[in-house]
Amino acid sequence: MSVSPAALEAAQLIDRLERLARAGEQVGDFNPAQWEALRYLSRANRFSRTPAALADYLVSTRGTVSRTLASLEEKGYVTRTASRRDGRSVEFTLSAAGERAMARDPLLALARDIEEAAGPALPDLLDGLRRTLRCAIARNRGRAFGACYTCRHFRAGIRPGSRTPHHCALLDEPLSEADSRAICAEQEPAVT
Amino acid sequence: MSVSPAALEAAQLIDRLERLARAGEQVGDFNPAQWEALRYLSRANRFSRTPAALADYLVSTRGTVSRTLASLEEKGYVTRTASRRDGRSVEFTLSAAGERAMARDPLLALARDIEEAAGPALPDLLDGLRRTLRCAIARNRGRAFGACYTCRHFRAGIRPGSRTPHHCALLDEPLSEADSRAICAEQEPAVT
DNA sequence: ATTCATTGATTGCTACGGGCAATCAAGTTC
DNA sequence: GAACTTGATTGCCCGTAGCAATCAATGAAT
Repeated sequence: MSVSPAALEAAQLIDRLERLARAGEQVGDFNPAQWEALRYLSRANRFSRTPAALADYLVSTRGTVSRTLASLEEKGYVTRTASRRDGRSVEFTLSAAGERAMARDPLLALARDIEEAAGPALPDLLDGLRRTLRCAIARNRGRAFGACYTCRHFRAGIRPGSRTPHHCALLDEPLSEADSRAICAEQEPAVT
Repeated sequence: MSVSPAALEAAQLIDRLERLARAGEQVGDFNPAQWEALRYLSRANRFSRTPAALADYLVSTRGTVSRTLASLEEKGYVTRTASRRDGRSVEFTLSAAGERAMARDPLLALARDIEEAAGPALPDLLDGLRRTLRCAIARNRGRAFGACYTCRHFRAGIRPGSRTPHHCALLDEPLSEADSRAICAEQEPAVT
């Protein structure tokens, strides 16, 4: 059960970096949970912008997420539409104000720090973090929320020349280039 | 103001890793803030275990931290002693129960994931994170809370053979080996 | 087709944590 | 000694999170 001092220090550093980033988040109209929701909505594909998916992503509860989204809606940063494929479900999208808010995301400050600090080692750092997240998700039995194109249900280039050249074999839906790079609640990593 | 996609992804990964770690923290007697406090107290040297220092470390307020520590004291995980060097100040220490609780720290799960995922690349990953934290602290104008022996006030091996071979030139206090590796609220990185 | 279980979403309730400001005590400066 | 700073605590208020109950829609089973 023991762990090396180096790994423990790395975990502490991640914890601390996140806290510093979070300290900047109180500014403006948003609290940390609301920033997380905005970030998620800005990256999730159209099948994944529901309260349930967001709750899974945040490892939170639907009730809590429902209130977070209601608050954002009231302030005009997201818009709500009923789902066409499931009468129970609703979908949220960033409004223009929401898109604008993303440019002020406090996480950008952390990203700048990473860029400055890592320099040419950035790809290696990124790789280490990616692998770690994969482990953490596997341990938690959580959904991966990876990019669409890395999914086992992704079929590339089924309709060459079309605006939606790719396809999702799970949902049987056409996918654009942008879709394929968005994160998806249904994503299951392709076996490598 | 713009930032590379790779750096942004790295920031998002850090954010997400921290959230997954935090999701495990609700278990047991502690909430996230209380875990942070316990971690800090387990690592801070004897000059730094005060509410004010902890508030700085957490980028929080003294009022909030005061309540967090009061709660931990009530539950018996920390003990309070009046400071001898400053009549206004109080010092907190982990109780035996607090020490035991650290063995259940949910951050250990993240550390294990890092160890498993990074493997031989761990030193590089650690280095990247360390450098990033340095940048983030510089940007925030926060205190560094680095290890004592990395401080410009640290004087190594002043008393060879003694149990407190080192010395702090700022506080004029003798330091043991263990002291020198603890984090300190007064730490200022030595110029490199 | 009817029933049963599951899933999606919301809301009342309660508790707790966080920030702010005021207060008190103890150092520090001049 | 007066004025200022620093350390800590507490009252107040708000927002958020969790829990559980509720309602609606879907899917599965017989």
